[in-house]
Amino acid sequence: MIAMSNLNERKKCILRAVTDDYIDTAEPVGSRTIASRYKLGISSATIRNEMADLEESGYLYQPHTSAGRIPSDKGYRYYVDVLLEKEPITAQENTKIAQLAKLKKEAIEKLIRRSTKILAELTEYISVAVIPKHHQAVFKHLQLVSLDPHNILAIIVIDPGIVENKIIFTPKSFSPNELEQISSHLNSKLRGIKIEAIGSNIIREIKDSSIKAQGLLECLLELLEDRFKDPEHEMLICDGVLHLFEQPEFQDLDKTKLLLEMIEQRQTLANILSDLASSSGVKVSIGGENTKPELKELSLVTATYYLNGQSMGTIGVLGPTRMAYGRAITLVDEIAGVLSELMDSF
Amino acid sequence: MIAMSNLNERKKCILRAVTDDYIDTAEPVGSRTIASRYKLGISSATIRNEMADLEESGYLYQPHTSAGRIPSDKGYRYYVDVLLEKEPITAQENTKIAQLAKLKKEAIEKLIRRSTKILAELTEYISVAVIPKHHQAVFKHLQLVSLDPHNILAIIVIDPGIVENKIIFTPKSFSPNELEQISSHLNSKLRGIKIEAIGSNIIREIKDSSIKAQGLLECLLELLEDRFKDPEHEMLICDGVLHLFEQPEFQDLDKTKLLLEMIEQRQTLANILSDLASSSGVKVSIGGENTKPELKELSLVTATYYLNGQSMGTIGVLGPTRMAYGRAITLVDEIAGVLSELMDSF
DNA sequence: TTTAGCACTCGCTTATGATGAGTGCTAATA
DNA sequence: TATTAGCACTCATCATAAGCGAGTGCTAAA
Repeated sequence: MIAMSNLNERKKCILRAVTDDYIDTAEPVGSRTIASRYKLGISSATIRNEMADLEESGYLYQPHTSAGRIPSDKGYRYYVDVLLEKEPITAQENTKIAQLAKLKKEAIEKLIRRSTKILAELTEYISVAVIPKHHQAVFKHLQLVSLDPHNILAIIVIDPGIVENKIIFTPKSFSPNELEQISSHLNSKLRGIKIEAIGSNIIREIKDSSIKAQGLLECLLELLEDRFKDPEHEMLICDGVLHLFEQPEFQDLDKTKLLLEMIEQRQTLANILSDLASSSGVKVSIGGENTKPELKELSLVTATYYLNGQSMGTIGVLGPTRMAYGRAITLVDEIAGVLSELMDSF
Repeated sequence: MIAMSNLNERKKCILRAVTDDYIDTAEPVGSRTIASRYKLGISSATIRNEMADLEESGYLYQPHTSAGRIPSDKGYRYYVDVLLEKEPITAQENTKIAQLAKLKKEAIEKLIRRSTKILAELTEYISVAVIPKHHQAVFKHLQLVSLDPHNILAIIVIDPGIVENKIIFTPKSFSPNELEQISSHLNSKLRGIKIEAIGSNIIREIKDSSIKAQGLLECLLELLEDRFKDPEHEMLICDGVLHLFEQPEFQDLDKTKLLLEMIEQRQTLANILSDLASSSGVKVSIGGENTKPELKELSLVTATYYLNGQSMGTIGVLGPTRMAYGRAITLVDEIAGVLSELMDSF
């Protein structure tokens, strides 16, 4: 996976120039443009020759004869691995990110939502994040609140700041006192137990106890299962989809529709991001490097965020392969870092 | 506002035929098409004459000479008010709606989300709903859960099934017992009080009491205010935005982008829907009848849903003026009804 | 090894003409 | 008098063709 630096210095400069320019303009880049816009001290003819070489070795390609060059996936890869210099975060960006840090603590989900939103605003790409069902989720607290004689509101708190609630209908009515009893009983039985481990044995044990909570128990378990055992239920958060339409590569509605469908459908992206949650640092997948065909013309820049040192999920941006990788990488990295810090204090 | 039935029977038939056909095909409708596709027993020439009359009186227009006719807003209005016959709900639609009714009770917000989703699926238009800040919201229950020594999870239950939660950081740590005391004290003070009415006098009263809860109180009030006093915070729910792209009128990206921005921005739509919450029955706003310029080329079909007989919010669909009004009206009406029923049992 | 010069390629834009769906008007018809 | 057949006319749409220009590859000179 180590990128070979088998390009001489001049070729590197040209590849960088072509890529920078193409990222900027979205137009195929010609030799004259390079010669005039970037002061490389060589003529367009020389650049032409070098570009022909770069095309031969697969870093560039022409959309058609007599057009300028465009970086290939391989070209972008080289650009990202070898040519890219770190872009510092601007003051403006920092203020925006500081908004995130300044926020009063929220439940984790909201925190991630905000991060995703800010990331989308800063990069102007689609920003995505996933909160994986994490196997170390631990039951923390159950609260039953009587809404009226036949409806009970159940609130379940899972260890790292996740709250779920559901209204449960019961034919039999429970007094506040009974509810108190039931919930404190369940709390004592379940507190600290991993959600995954809440199985039939514990349930039976609870059922066998003196507490009469017909129906209630089943509903509560259903709630837990819905949220935590169903592998489908990885939560994908997504923001800035509209930015798509600002990119010239998505003017073609028919292709874009497929992409939008994938986003709306959520599952595909959720899986991809979850798979990335184990790796560390910023990861960049460029175009065809993605295995999913829907992403063959897109790039994904992601980073993992952590809770108390444990990998918790993935956050990143999704954009055209012609992506401002420098900015994207810097910002994704930064946001993931800030997010991790914020969550560490839970 | 009573539509004048000042059209003879034949003109009505033709207007209906043109409208039906245009809704179906999205193509301007010519006299020959009407003559052959709808058995009206008159020749295309006669239809041509009648259509010229209908154009003169503003029910139809031609996008350009030598094109077929398209219903104007006035034409659609007449169609909806006079010509439209009720469309029954199909068995298939009923099954889908039944899914909604069959669902285990959820907190109100989720219930509305699901309704919106189903409405979007059935109509294939954008479906929107609003949960207005309702002034009769009543404080029901507060629960404080200690997450760790310095973080407390506050859960606030508002009367009709709304749950809010927030994590509060406290420099001082509270024991579970203290939390229990604080929350039961607050509960006894606040239960049954309208959120609106929770003002400085009650706060002072609580503060003066023996309970030491520095910082906590302020955070809790902030939470309440965020959600219920801020007029900006009407919640707009939206589904099926992708259906937009299936309609030929939204192939033009530049125009559509404006619409998408309005939807993403939420506020405009939320206001419009809130304003509609007071009226009863199904309401149809066609194209230029909408005051907001963003909606001049769209139609909105809405109905109010109720909680215990009290108007609670608005749900409806947003689509091109060339909308299948019959289906849309029937479905919006039905969904709003089912939703109201489901909430009545809270 | 670099570069100036030049013929060549090919996508993009604009102009032109053919096509056909649909109209309005007129005159014949029931 | 109301309807309809017939016909000239309009105009968006589509395909074809011409011209433009950005950009190339190759050759020969520096």
